[in-house]
This record gives sequence, C-alpha cells and structure tokens, in this order.
Amino acid sequence: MTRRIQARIIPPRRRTPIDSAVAPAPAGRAQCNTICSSCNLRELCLPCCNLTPSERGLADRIVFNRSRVRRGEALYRSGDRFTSLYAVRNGFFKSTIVLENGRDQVTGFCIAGEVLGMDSIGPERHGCNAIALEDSEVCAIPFAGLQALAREIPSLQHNFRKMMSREIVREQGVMLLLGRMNAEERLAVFLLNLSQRYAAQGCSPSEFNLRMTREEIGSYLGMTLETVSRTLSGLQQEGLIVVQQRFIGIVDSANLKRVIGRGLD
Amino acid sequence: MTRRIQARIIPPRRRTPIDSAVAPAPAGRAQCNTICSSCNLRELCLPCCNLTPSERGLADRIVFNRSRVRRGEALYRSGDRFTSLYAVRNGFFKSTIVLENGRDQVTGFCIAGEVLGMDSIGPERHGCNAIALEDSEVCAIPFAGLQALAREIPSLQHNFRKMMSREIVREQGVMLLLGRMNAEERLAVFLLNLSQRYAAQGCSPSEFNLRMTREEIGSYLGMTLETVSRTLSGLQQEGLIVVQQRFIGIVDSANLKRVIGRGLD
DNA sequence: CGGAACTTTGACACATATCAAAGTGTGTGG
DNA sequence: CCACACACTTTGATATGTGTCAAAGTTCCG
Repeated sequence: MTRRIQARIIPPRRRTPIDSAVAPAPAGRAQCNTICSSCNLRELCLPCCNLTPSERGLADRIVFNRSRVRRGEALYRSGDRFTSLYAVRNGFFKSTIVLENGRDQVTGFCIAGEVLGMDSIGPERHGCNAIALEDSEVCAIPFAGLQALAREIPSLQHNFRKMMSREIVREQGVMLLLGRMNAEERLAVFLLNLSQRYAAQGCSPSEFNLRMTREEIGSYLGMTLETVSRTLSGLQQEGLIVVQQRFIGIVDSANLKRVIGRGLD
Repeated sequence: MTRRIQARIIPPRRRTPIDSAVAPAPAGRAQCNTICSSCNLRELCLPCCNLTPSERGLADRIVFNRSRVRRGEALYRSGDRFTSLYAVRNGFFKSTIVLENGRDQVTGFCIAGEVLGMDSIGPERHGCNAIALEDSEVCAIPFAGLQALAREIPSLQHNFRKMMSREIVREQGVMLLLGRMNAEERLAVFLLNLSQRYAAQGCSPSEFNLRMTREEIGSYLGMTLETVSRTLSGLQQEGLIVVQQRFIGIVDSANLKRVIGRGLD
C-alpha cells in the first residue's frame, strides 16, 4: 500500500578528543551536550546526567547514534523491533497507529527535547509509526545499554521510571480532553500545550508554526479537519488567537485558558 | 465538601512458619501465593516471580501489607504521598480525577489481579482517587523496597518496566476509543474488555454484574448516563447482550466484536 | 504556469446532550 | 414486616454540536 520509507541512519562519527587530549570519548556525547540544557532527557540522557567520574566511566559503554530523518520519512514503523529510545534533538514527529481499515490515527506529537518509543518497551516491538513532519535529528539510546547502566546508577533508574510514569499521566490528560471537552476547549488545550512545550525549548510560546495539517490535528483531537478549521477561525474571531494557515499567534493566553475552564464548570 | 473516608489498614500478621519449620517468612507472602496464579502481578509480585533461592532471600526484605477497603471508601486519594503500589486481590476499584469544578471524572476501573498506582511513581504523589466499588482487599507493595530489590534482580526490573509500558499502551487504546468511536462502539469495547479481564481471573466472561453506575460508565467512556442506558438497551434489542440493571449477559460476542469494527471501516 | 495538497466556508444531517418524568430496586427506621 | 426515602435506571421530547458533503480559496512545488 503505502511505500515504506525508512529513515537514513547516519553512522556515528569516529571518536575525537574532547576536553584535553587525555581521554577520547564518543563524539555523539560531546555533541549531545551542546543542546541538552533544554532537553527533557537531561535527567536520563547520560551526557546530561550529573554523573560522578566513576559513573562517567560506566556511561562510556553506551554509544549514542545520531540519525537524521527527513520530512515524511519514518523513524520507525509499527512492528519494527524495539531496540532504542529516541531523543528528539530537533524537528517534529507525529506518532500514528494504523487502524484495521488502513487509515492513520495520530496518537501524539513529539518536539525537540522529548522522547519517542516508551510505549514499545513492554511489547519489545514498536506499536506505532513515528513520522517526521519536518527534517529532524534524533539521538538513539540503545535500550539494552541503558538498562544495564541503570542497574548500576540508581539515579538513572529512578529518573527513567519517572519519565515513564509521566507519560502515563500525560495520556490521562488526553483521555480527559477527549472524553469531556468540546471542540473549542480541545483546541485551546492543544494550542496552550504546544505553546508551553515550545517555551520549555526556549522558543516563543506566543508565535509558532504548526507542523501538522488540520487533518492530523483533528485525528489527534478526535474531530474532523473541518471542525478544526472552523474552531480555529472562531477562536480568532473571539480575539484569542491569530491564525494564518500554519501560523499561530496566541494573542490572549489568559482568556484562552479561560476557554478550557468553561467546560469544567 | 465530601467527607474523607480512609481505608482501614489491616496490620500485617505476625510471622508464621511456611514449608517446614526451617525458615520463617512473612505470612503475607504465603497468603499471596494462593491467588497469584491468576494475578497480573505474577511477573512482578515477589512471591510469584520465579526466584532462585538466593533471590528469595533478598525478597524477604519486603513486607507486603494486606489491607481491606470497604465499598465507597478510598484506598488512596489525590494528593496523598505515594509509597506503595497496590495489587488488587479481590474486589473492584474506580480511579477518579477531581476536576476544578469538584466533579469526578472516572479514569479507569481496576479488578482483581490488576495493579493500582503506577501513574503516581513520577510525581511521588497520587494524582487520582482510588475508590472501592465493592468490599475489596489489596496487597500493598512498598515501592522503595521494590525499587531496591529490582536493582538486584534484573528480571524483576524488566518485568516492572514492561508493566508500566503496558499501561501506556492500554491508555492509547482508550484514547483511540474516545477519539473515534460512537456510543455503541464504546460500549461494545467496554463490555468486551471487562469480559476479557474477568476471563483472565477465571470468572465467567459472558455473565457478570457491573459494579459501577451508568453515570460512572458514562464518565469513563465520555458520554452521558442516559446515552449509556439507551445504548445498552439498543445492544439488547439487537440481540447482542442481555441487560437487567447491573447484570450483563453477553449473548453474541462475535457480533458484538463486529460492532467495533463497523466504525473503523 | 499548472497541479496537488491543504484550508476555509457553507448547507444540511445526524448523534448525542439536555431536560423531564416515570419506573425499579434497596436500605432504613418505625 | 411494611412503608418510605433515596439512589439509580429507563424512556421520551427537544436542542445543539459536530460530522458530512460540496465548492471555492490559498499555498507550495515541480
């Protein structure tokens, strides 16, 4: 049916000296350091974790492969064997489940600094597709290595568990959204959530371009693309946001938040 | 507002000899063994895990407190400090989130053999209420102890991660349900899911009594209690189920499954 | 420039929410 | 043991939000 496009994996660079010339280390780590300050993986990602020198020695076991995924390509697909978690370094992904009828259902979006693949740990296979919505770079974290390392660094273990638990809580929020909210509220939640996540990455929380189509938003929020479009127009008419195709400006975030409250009173 | 009813915690029994009189062990463990054959915790629960003798020695560190929660009482409440996971030994629980307006939103149901509290690991506080819908018994698994033990028994660690990941996948299924399905499909999924879980516990998959009200079902499935009632009546008229207040008989599970498919084509 | 993909807007249909009232079951106190 | 109150369920009538179908407008890219 759909042609299967695989991500082009960039081979890890050769080792190069870091610090002084004393201790060679994988280049991936050094590179990773540069952006980890704004990375949700900071508590998990080895280079970013506050490790003691001896722990750092242990950490050298794991090799981080960076790879590039171009727009429209898949980082992984449903059914692929699960071997690594992926930290998104930059770019934008959607996760989709393929339904029996062959149509895609969007289950989430993932931006720089977030992690893909946590739902695949149990089944040991990926249960969804991860598709890049723009040219992206990810940092692959071999799970076996991570697991072995976590056994020896308790704080890593702890942080990892926390991250998984957070994912469960996040999904509960979406369930609430899908179960109880109307179209306007759903979009308000969606936009404010994106805004907040961009802010966490140091980007503007009040102006950004959507990387996904109306149809993908609708699939995620449980409504049709037409309703997404109409509702965005409605929010614009209320003076809460500005919409111009993919561009979104959040004009009045206070009242946008109030939109969400309306449904809960 | 609502009176806060706390679960009555039954103190752990004194140690009694198991096997021969050679090695005394906590009675909780011995007790647990009797039902663990049909317990989802079998891969995690220490007494049920296939442990080597030396691992068994390590496992003695953890004391399992059993407690009883009577109908209407809370096992824990949102905001409580998280210290233990709870394996439901028998009974029936609902998880609810309290919305800003004070109303409850049901986020899940939990029957014998399932685990409560996994969403609380990250925040270290419970994010929802766990309310017994009938007199129930749970097995409290102190998380700190579990964590320490898992560090030394890799298979335990592995199984635990799997269990958390499974929870993420389960919630994705609910998201799909809430986002894409109509009332009839939601109820079909709900009933078949309950049926399957009862079957896993060795109970009849085709006849059971609902422990929750129509309103609680509706809250969970994102619809009103009237629609729940009407839709159940509709499924009965189609000859797929029999409904009599809380009693549900699944008459034609094949066609009930087919109901779900309809929305996905 | 032309075509494809996406977005916007309108008209209408339909599923579900809302409001209302009657029916059923359950537990409590006299 | 009965009677009453209460909580829950069922069913009906109507309102409303969102889906569906259709067509025109916009942007992007070869």
